[in-house]
Amino acid sequence: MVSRPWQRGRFFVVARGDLVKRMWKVNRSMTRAAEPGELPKTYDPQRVESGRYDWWYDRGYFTPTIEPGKKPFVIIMPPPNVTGELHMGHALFATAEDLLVRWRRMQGYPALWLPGADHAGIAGQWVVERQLAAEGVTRHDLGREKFLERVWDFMNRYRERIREQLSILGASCDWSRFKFTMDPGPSRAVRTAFTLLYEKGLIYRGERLINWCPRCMTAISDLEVNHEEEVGHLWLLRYPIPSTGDYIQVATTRPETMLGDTGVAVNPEDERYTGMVGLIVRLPITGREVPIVSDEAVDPDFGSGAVKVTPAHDPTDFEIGQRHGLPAINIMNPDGTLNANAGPYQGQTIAEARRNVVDQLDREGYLLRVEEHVHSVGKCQRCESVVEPMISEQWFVKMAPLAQPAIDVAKDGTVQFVPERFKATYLHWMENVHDWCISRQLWWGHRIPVWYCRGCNEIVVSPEETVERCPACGSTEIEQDPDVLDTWFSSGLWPFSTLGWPDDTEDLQYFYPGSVMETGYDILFFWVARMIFFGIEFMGEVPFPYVYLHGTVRDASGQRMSKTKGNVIDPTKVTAEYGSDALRFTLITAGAPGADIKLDVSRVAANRNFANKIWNATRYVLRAIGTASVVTAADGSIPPPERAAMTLADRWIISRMEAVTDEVTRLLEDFQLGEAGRRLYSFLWSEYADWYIESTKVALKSGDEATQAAARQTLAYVLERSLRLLHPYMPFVTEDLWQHLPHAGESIMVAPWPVADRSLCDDSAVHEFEFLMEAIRLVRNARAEAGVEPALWIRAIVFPGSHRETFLSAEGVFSFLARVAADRLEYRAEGAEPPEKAVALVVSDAVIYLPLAGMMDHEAEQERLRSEINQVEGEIARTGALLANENFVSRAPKEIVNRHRERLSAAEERLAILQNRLGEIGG
RNA sequence: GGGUGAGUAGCUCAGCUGGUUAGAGCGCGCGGUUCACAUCCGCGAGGUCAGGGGUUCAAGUCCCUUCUCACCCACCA
Repeated sequence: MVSRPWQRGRFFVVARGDLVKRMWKVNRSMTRAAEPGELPKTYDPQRVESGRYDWWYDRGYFTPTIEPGKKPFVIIMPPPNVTGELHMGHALFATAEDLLVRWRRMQGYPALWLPGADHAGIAGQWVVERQLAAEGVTRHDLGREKFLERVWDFMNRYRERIREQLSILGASCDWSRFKFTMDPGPSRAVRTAFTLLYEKGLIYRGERLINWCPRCMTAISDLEVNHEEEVGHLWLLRYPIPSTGDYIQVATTRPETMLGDTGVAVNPEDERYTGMVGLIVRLPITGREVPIVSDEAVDPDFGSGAVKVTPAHDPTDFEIGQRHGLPAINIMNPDGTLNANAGPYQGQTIAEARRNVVDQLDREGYLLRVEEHVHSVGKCQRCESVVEPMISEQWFVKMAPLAQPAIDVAKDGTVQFVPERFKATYLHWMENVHDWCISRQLWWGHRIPVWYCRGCNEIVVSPEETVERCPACGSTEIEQDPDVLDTWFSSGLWPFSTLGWPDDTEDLQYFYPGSVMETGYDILFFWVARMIFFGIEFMGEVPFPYVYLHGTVRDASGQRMSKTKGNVIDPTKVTAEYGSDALRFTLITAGAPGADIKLDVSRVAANRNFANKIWNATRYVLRAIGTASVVTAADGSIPPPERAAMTLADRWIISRMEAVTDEVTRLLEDFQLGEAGRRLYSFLWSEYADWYIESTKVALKSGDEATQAAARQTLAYVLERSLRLLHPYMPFVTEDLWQHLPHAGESIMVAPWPVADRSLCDDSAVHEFEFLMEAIRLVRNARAEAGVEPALWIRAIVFPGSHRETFLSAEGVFSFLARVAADRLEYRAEGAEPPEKAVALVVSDAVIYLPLAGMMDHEAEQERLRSEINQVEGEIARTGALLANENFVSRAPKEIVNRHRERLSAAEERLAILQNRLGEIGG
């Protein structure tokens, strides 16, 4: 029994009740090997999909073989957070990446898709804290060690679920290389990276202004703050200047911070204040005396042109303070209440203090007025609490030296973005990036690898997991920094920490750098940017040449899915009803790269129908083959038939097949995943099923054995190739059907990707078959318009014009699809008398007369002809004008001009026929 | 304040390097128990491609501009 790690315990727990039953039932039926040729009547996605994943896994297809000298294809999976259920975002990335990896694997690349899971820092700690809250305890009640045990319990349960859920989607990733960010390997990578950066002076500890979340009680990076516009107030205060008895006006949106003011600043160019610079202001309430300074950062046009300076609680003020040597007075506790520096307001929350300070200022005559004011408020990305800027001692990554090479590689194309516009977004961010605050006052995460020695006050930075004694003085009085690192620090190392770095492993040598980084544009800065600069820094090489960015999955009306809105579409429910294949196909074809996807469940249903279409087409083909055999090539594939025996339809569909093969491959190479999928959809449904299969119903009944054999061979050839092209999109149904076809391969997953054979393309066959389709459409249309009984086989008189050969060779197909009785199809030579009471259909230079006397109205036919004449005349006018234009004829490419010339003469020919006909019937 | 994207049929969206008469799914109307498929088949209605200007022989596609919506970035006290 092969061990399938994600199945331990409750594989079926993820599914809803009804699905559970179905899966069990199906699981039993899967134990019976399917006989070739035996295909159930109806397509049942559950039946097709369950069991198949294990079947692939057990054969080891997900694990690539290292083949030195052969370039691998590598995608490192964006590790899902181990904090919850699979959602549509996961389904989208899993589908896109699986598609790429399956395609490249079929092309013969050793293909590695490395899965993982992320411990999710704050988010991870938060879910467990919420559980604890439900039990009425806090993490502090438990203590660090016990708390971390709880978190690990939770994480271990959920990392299993990630595997279960990805397996439902068919994700062909290599579980043998699965990594968790907190595993020993990646953890050592984190400590090593930290140490190397520290030794290089790129990590420093400093007292800086950071974003503080009073709810999470930790520092967070700029990126973790979301800004929201809010209508607030602007308070205009006046601060007295004792030496002159005058006042200076300042404006603020956060009056309570005046308790921490250490200066007032004005713009040096502002003439209103030139005399005041250097004077001392006595702050209300605290009575502290602070100077007026002049600083460029002040905008003279805002408010009064003078700013209160609170270096401890405002980024700009912090810088002003630095420049002028103003002290920073922190007035806040970690929980967001005010501390002793706030004097009488100690212990109050910010909101309380704000009310009370304003009251006091008003009472004492320092409040001039209050205005409404729209400004943006920073909120914690995680918990939506208002973030307080606060001075604090934290660890930072110095960005400038890391950013520069990361800018260069984007500019010179070493890293390319799909879609390209994200390059500008990336560059703009990278060029303006601030130093990155990486320490977090949390318990869950990678502990900062820094120890403080009590003995000699040395700071010890080490990649070792524990340091027991100070290397400088030997003291054992040594304590590790209590903080942990930003979860994105470990994420940034992911492209190589997953492959064994800092050790120089075989995996690292072979699989780094990766081929494509596929992820959401929402984490371009959080993650992609950091992988790029860390990759360059530690590996000396970018981690991937392409960044493919997908959008956000929204509901059908474009709303972001969220639990509170209740508009979440659960992928497990969708796959249970319509199958993973249908969901995958929908997600990929629903949009363009980088565009948000509005997921409409009716489209999933439509794509389930597509799977059903292929299912039934296969049933048809298998039946057509029956006991007769099709030719199989040495490599196991099904070759096309000998040219001589092919009908027009055979040559047409094979030509189309080769063209589609080229198009799909080209589009995939261009990351146009959706467009490639849509081409396959319309090829299979509209061309193969609607026209080619229908045409073979004639060929297979023909008396000619060679014709029949060619039809069977063509049916099988096109189907088998199409299934291979479609496999990366719909892996389950294509595998299931492929197993029923005659071939020598083990699995479609490892069958070679089709390469178009240009020698099989026959342009004239394509042209003539398209003529035939047009003729058939016209007849069908005329029948419908005239209300002819669908079951009635009618008569047709054909003046074939230049298409005599086509009619003769495809007469059966024409008759069958147009419902023209074979023995009532007559040909007339050019110049012969046309029938009088008949509908005349003109296609190219052929005319098809349908003597529908009794079923049609004479006047209606005249009317129809007139309207058609009208249309053709319009076309002649347009095309004629174009060709009369000297500029067009001389400047447009030759083939375009020729195409219009042909079009014009065709239209003229058609017009003549139509006019002639109208005359004949007395119009 | 800066930037990006979107605005195409009733709805949800395609349309990749500009080149005939702009497509799909769903929905809608008419007709169908054809031996692969009603999870289907045939036929049809429905669009001044947001408005305006420009480049070009040629624009849904490129440029400018206006409007509407969405998102991103930003030290607007």
